[in-house]
Amino acid sequence: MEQLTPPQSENELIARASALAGRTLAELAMAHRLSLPMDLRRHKGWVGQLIEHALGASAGSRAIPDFAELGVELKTLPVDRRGLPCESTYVCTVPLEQINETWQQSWLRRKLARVLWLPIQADKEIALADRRIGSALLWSPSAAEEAMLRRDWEELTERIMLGEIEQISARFGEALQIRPKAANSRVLRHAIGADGEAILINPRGYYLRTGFTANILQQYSING
DNA sequence: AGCTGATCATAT
DNA sequence: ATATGATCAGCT
Repeated sequence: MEQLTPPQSENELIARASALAGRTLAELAMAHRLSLPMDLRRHKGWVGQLIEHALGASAGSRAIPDFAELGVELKTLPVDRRGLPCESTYVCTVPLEQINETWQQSWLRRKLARVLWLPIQADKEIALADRRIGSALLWSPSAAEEAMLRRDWEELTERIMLGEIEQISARFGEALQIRPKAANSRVLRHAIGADGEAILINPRGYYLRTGFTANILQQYSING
């Protein structure tokens, strides 16, 4: 079941993703001749890359959507035995220097405009090989969800432009949070300091809180 | 048990 | 270098 060509429509993408429901990661890895790591400690992105391969995503690590022709982003969502997300979801890096973009133009909004969510069992008691893929759902933010994201983004962006990035911890934000996103804490990047001067800090990323993604899954399970 | 800050691998 | 894919692991 090698699938190398990108899906040509959302329906085709959904059909491919739906066909993965209930399958184990070992089955999928074997079908695509990929080796299964012992665990994810040194292979944190392995599940996401396996699914990209299985669905025919073509973006690689370029800064374009996973399914560029469709404008759809793929996100695997690790879930626990209750079906709730175990982890926050990385969205994009946080611009730290002069930010000229509005919410409408923002990288964050564009990234989240259309997302294929694919829940995957992530309970530590289930061996990686035996973890099963759940039911995919194709999502765009509701008006309420977008309003929440926008409030967080605008408040966080304003603080960054005021030179307060060093005071922004992961506790800020209702739907979003800003956390470090780098190879390690020694990686530095220019940002705006308290007096408008250039400072060096660890690169940051925008993440969706687990409560926000849990609500996405819940809405779809209620409404079919 | 959940959250925050830190980290790991690969592609371009 | 910096984007992609995320999960780890210590602290509360």
